[in-house]
Amino acid sequence: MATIKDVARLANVSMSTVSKYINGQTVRSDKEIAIRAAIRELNYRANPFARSLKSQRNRAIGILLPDISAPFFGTVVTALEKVFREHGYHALISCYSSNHGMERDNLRHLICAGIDGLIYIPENLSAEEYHELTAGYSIPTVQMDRIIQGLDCDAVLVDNADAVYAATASLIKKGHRRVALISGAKSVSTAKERQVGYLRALSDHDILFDDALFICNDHTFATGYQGFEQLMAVPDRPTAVVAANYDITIGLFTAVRDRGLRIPEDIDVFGFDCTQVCTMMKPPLPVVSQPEELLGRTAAQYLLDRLQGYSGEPRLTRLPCSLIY
Amino acid sequence: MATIKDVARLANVSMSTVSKYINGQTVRSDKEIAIRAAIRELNYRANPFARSLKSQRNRAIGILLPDISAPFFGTVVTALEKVFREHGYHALISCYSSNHGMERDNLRHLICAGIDGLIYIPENLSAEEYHELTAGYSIPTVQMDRIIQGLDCDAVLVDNADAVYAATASLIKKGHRRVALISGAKSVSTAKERQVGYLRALSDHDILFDDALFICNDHTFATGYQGFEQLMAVPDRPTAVVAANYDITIGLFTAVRDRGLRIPEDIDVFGFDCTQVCTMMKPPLPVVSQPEELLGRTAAQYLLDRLQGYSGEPRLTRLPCSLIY
DNA sequence: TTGAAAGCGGTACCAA
DNA sequence: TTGGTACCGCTTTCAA
Repeated sequence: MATIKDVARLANVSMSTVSKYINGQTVRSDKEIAIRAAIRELNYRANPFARSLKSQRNRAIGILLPDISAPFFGTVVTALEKVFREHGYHALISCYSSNHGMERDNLRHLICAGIDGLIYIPENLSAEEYHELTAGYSIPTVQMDRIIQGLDCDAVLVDNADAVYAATASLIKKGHRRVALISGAKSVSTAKERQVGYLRALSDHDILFDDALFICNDHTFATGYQGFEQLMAVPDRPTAVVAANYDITIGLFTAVRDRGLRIPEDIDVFGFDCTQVCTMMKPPLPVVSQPEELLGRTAAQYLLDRLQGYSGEPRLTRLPCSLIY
Repeated sequence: MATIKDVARLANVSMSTVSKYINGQTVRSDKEIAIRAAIRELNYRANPFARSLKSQRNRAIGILLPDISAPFFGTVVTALEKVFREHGYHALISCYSSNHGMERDNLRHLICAGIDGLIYIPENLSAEEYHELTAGYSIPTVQMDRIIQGLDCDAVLVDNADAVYAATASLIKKGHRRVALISGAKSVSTAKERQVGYLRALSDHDILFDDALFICNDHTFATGYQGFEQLMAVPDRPTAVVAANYDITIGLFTAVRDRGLRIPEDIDVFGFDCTQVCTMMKPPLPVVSQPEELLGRTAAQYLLDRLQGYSGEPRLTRLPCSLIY
């Protein structure tokens, strides 16, 4: 592999001159031509390690997330990447599969890969662990979608409680008194917030909470499918069900139809996240739509601000969802 | 940020000794204690750039893929990461969103991030472009799921043609003569292979191909949903439909049910990829199940072989799918 | 504008 | 075992 020294020798100039040319400073035109020729001939590329060693930055952003295959995260990540690319950064995604050990390790590894900043969708790390791992590296971090208690950095969240409140309330207003919720595990803060929204809607409408109508498990098709079957086994069946994420929604309406029931005549359903799916169905399923794009763009902008030296107080932004009927 | 020099000074030993201790060589025990104390006190961490500059490796593997949110890729990536981690490597995922410009850029960026090897799920890059970008870096690469024509490196694929052949044939054997296919775009090689399997099954069973029953579009719910509606508008309707990926399958059976039709009585359906979904339905949908785990493990192993110096001929492996009835 | 030289933070060789 | 030192490849300062 050719080095800057080889280029300098071949072009008959000094290393410094080559370096300047590479980095966009002006160089006398005959030398520029010679350097360009030498670079071409040797197929020279700057060594990224050497460059980063000197500058201590890499123009890389880490994205640390729990689950690579949720469509929600896919959309968010695409939005993030777009903004970063426009500003000359590239994104390195690291997925910890909702596993605590991997969450630690992958954070460590991203740091070793030389990231300049971090977009972090946390799950199980404590603020202490985070600090221990990042201490000394001064890596600006923006938490996204979820937050770690006590971690004092920028965060961009979605208003999950309000969204599910509104979905539940809309079913109640249609006359339903037995409204169920099928949601993700309590350990994930977004799931918990959605549960809170559900409970508040019931209580605001003077409906007693029945825990047989309150199912929480993981964020999968199976949860939605089996959750519905479980609801059908309850003596006083629900007449409407709110789903709390993409896969649960699909599992739910599939189970409804497997039983030969019609939506909304036999059972009313409110979907979550899978807007394209729900709006295409006949009749369309009402659905909570999260602002994935805006979430990504906002978080990216917060991080870019920090990378450019902004040092104000940590910002916390909560974006509203929209309900699509 | 403390450097190795600071540690050496505080521990009253030389830099070399500290370096040796860090890298696992034996050091006299009193010095070891002093070094450990100094590291703790200064909260010292080796600078990844400096280390990589010397060794020219990073213990990082790049995974370059087109679509982060397909469940298929999610499972594959998880399997890859597991193997790499067991061997001391970590994975950096880069998603190019099926965009040619980004495919180039992200490959370049992964190289700049200092990857030692690459798992590559290609889409639109030519062998020339690949060589141009990687020339000089000697980054061992394993192509996965798809291949670039003329790119001579290890590859691990899935036998898509056989899988769809078998799915189509099974429907024909049940008596169907009008069997449709809804698949992804022709530009993606896996989609094309699936189309080939379909066409061959028809011809082997003396069924004339009817291009009204042959729909290809992108790999989305909408393709499955609208594709089915389009099929229902054909004068001589199909009696069975094969789907060619996850989202298409879900779109397809949702559309079937939106029309009030029953599976399999009114229309027969063969799913693809969404094994959990299909097997849970009542009655279960037959489905093509890809060997995601094995695909990931095999590709990872091929890459590790190369990183450990194996230099045999490029290997091409094609893994079979299984049909689940 | 140009070039010499001093680092950036480690690693590894070699002599002690 | 230990420590001095050259070196990895590039950037940047400073003097010419």
